[in-house]
Amino acid sequence: MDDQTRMLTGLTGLAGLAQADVGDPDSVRKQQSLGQPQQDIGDILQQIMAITDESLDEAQARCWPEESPAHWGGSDDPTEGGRAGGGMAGGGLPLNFQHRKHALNCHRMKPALFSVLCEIKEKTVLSIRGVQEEDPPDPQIMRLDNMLLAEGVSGPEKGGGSAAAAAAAAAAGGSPTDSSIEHSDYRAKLAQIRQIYHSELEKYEQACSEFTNHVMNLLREQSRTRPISPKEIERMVAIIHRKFSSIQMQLKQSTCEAVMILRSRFLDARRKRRNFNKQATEVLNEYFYSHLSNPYPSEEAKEELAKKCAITVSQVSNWFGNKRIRYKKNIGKFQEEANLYAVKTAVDAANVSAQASQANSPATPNSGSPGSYSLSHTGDAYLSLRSLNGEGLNIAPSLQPQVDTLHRATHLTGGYEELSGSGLYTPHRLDANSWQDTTTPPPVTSPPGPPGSVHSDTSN
DNA sequence: TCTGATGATTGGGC
DNA sequence: GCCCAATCATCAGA
Repeated sequence: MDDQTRMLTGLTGLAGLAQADVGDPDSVRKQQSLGQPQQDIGDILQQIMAITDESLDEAQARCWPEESPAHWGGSDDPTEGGRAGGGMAGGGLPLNFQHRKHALNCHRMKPALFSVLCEIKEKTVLSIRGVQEEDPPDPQIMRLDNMLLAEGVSGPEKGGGSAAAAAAAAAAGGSPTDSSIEHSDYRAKLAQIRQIYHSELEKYEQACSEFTNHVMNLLREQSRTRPISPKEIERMVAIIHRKFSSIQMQLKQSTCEAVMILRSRFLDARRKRRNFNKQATEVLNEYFYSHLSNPYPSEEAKEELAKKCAITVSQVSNWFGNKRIRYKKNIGKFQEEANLYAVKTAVDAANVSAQASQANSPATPNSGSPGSYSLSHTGDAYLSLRSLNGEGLNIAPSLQPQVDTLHRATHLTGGYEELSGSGLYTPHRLDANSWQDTTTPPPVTSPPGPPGSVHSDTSN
């Protein structure tokens, strides 16, 4: 009530100022001629404050005494009407609420008072709110907007999406056909997300617009009976927009999440893992087992292997890395495989050698350009074969057991099954100082040639 | 569904 | 930058 009293005092003062401040003697005369303006203002304010203080029941009881439930019970307390009537200045106004309202609305002082009330309201409550509500632009929304723009979800359709799809395809490392399928798949899914995003955004905007209009109409309607300034309406609109923008942020957030999931699905190569085809694995294994003493292909060898296997150089590196570790971890398990590839390589080399002999042109293992390798012509197995064929090359002592094994396998037993069954091939005995021996530094740290050089095998 | 195989990734060492 | 070792995640066969 203190506030109300202050407002009342302020209002009367302001109202007085509003009229007297102009210093127009005519207006003062006008006021005087119109009766008692100050008293009028006071009366109106009194009415307003009385209305404000009343509870709904009181208002009903006072305005509709004959209809109020209390009076339905037969009460005819004269104070009811007397109280209401007592509040009426001049005593000439009807007791009926609508009449009072109408009288207030039609009062000649109403517009002036109304604007003053609006002004006070704005200066007190709204100014405080205004300070609190003026937030700086949310950096999170900016981030989300930027991301959606970069991903091609918001803004023009071309751009980030395709780039991301291309990146996904490149990362997948699959065949071109696979890549194009992934690409289109990614784009289709991104387009789907984009469509949902825009559809939802449109819905939100429409809802926001409808709700704003609705509230504005309500406020305009109410502004006839209570002080609502245009600024207040603007502020309310801003609040609504802020609320809706927070919903929009949620939409943007979930869209970003969807895009991230999509990206991770397409960009995460682990999810894209495909076993290499049989031929590629054979090529890699052939190289590995034929260079068992130093299975570290040079960059050039890796490139050639990658080309042969239709995979990337890094995939070749991965494969050799995995192979070395897994071989070393469980040599016994890989023994059969080692035997198989040793024999296979030996047979291949034998065929080449035979062809070379027939053509009266001796095979030259190192006839290739430096840095290149030939699966049949280089490596331990080749040396073994040369030995088996009695060509008497210099063989590293570490390879002798393998050579012997192959010799027996190809010339004495003539079959892989007996070879593997007898356990004659023991790659772990190839070299006491070889990479398999974890107690000694692997040859990669101290090879005869450059680390990983394919020729280190032949020279060894 | 389970399990072994396998390609890829990660973190540390050199 | 390469390698090793551990680990993850997926594939593929039983």
